[in-house]
Amino acid sequence: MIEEKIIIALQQTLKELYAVEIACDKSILQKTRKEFEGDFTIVIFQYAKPAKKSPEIVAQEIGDQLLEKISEIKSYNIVKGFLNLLLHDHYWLHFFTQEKNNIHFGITSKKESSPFLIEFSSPNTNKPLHLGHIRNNVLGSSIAAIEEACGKRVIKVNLVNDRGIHICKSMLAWQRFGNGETPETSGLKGDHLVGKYYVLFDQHYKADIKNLIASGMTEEEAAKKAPIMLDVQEMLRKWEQNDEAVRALWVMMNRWVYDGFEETYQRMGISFDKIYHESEVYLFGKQLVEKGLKAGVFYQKKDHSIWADLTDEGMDEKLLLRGDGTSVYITQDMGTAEARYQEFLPEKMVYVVGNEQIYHFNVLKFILEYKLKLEAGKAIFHLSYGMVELPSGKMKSREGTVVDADDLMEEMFVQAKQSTEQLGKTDFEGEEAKKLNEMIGLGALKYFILKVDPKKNMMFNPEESIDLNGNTAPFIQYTHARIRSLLRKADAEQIDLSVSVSDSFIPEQNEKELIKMLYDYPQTVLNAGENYSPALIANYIFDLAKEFNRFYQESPIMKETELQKKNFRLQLSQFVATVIKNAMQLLGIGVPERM
RNA sequence: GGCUCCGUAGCUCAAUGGAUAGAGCAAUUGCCUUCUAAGCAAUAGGUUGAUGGUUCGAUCCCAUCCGGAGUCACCA
Repeated sequence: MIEEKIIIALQQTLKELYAVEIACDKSILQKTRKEFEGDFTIVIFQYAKPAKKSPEIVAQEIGDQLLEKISEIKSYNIVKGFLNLLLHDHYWLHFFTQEKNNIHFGITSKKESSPFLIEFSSPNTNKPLHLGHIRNNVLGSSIAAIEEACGKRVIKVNLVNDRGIHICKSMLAWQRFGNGETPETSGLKGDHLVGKYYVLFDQHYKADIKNLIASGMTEEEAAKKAPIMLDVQEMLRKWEQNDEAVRALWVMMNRWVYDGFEETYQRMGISFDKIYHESEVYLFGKQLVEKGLKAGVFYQKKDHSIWADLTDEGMDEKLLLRGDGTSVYITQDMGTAEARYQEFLPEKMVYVVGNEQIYHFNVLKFILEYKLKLEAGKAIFHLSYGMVELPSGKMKSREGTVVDADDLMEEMFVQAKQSTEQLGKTDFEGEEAKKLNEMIGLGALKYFILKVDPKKNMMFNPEESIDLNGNTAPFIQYTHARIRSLLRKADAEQIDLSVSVSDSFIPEQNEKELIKMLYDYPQTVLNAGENYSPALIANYIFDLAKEFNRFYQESPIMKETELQKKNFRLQLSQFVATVIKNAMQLLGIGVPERM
């Protein structure tokens, strides 16, 4: 790689000329900004002081040395303390010729042996998915694809939170107020039906509290003693004791939810290698807690509840098991982490979970790693992402202030459909039109989410529809479709795109710019992998598509009369299309042949 | 209140400590008899929340303040 070559030569030169030693850090060599002439830039200021010369003189001395040592460098120029290196055109052409037909360009073929576990989605089975879940799913799925492209042996895992007090709430409300309603009789999608009863429970719970307060109870007391809350706690105990009736109800209602989720996942294009159900693994967590209690790292209160004291580490006392022996959130997380570690012996276990749970994961990791001294604790990495906020604030399922996932996907489809029709693209019909609009609508939605840095909270305004113009998936999809259209025409003319351009060929500035951007793609994928950030790829593709569109506008391609130029431009377009397709695939977004 | 994260154009977002802080949307203006106008080009829009500090150089690192979010649950 030319970058390494330059860095090594720079190290040598600095040592020879000024006895300065520098680390081999990629950041010392950067891409030259577009407004200056050159390909790579070395910032000289930092070397001027030890060299005891002005930056300009140091830059010149280094430039002369590099020019001599590296044959690929054609010339250099100095602007203030910036040394800009310009490579020979044939260096870029050589790269182009080498890689242009590589349909896996940017995706490594070697695979690491140790598995890389990534858990995402992990829904509760008491309510349907909303926009926050979409961000989780789309991020998790994309990061999995990116890590795979970087050579990791990725295993995608989903842990369905199918047990716990929250499910019992839906169950109890249905039992009491449902009149035997089912997805079939109501026409509601299963997860939506169950979600309806979750909301209904909350309404009755609030009413109970209100009544108790009216009879003279404090709010805190009323929250604990509300009859419906006591009933649902009883139901959870029965569940853990394998009560037949409760279990039967639970199985039935979970089935409804799974069927509903399956539909949603399908539409989102999300899949998993392995699905765990909390109900199957939570008992293992209880064992770990018992073990820790025996070992003396946890302690028991007189109501029999079991705790971990983390106050020395700046955290709180943490409940691990309730007095009645039922498990809490962290109990099952401890169990699943350890079970999963034993099953796969992964180098890393990544959890894609919202940033509201940072504290929870700190506690979980600490307890496993330092209290129980388990390897699983070390492997845990909480990949926390920001919340999706509405103009009215946070989304809350119980209060109905959520953007429903199914509704939003359907809206995006309809919006794409309207847009397609408005633009007068009438040659699409039936299944093909449906497929295209789905690709555009869902693509726009996914891209809207993925182009934002995962760590940051993001804003979604339901009043304003998600754009289909500008920095969006349809813009990129359109660029791809335009290129494919060109290539169909070239094919019809029987133009052979496998021939290489001659050594004497001189690309124009905008063509060279495109080649350089294509050259950056593999490094972009690696960066995205290291930073767990699909946003880096999203922004890269946008820049590439934008640059191509400029080229498309400025330079004739099929109409170019000079044959070699025409052929080269077609090949360049083809290469761009390949990278767009590959990169969009890493985001889980399809690109059409025409649109 | 303790801890954590975030404040960049009217709005939504970019910018591994580097050159004149960039895109998109919205606004204004050009370009379809010309390879797909879901496009291209142009204009306008900024004291990067504030004040100090470190540095040759700070949107980025440190400190203090202001504003916002999250968390500190026998919810998950």
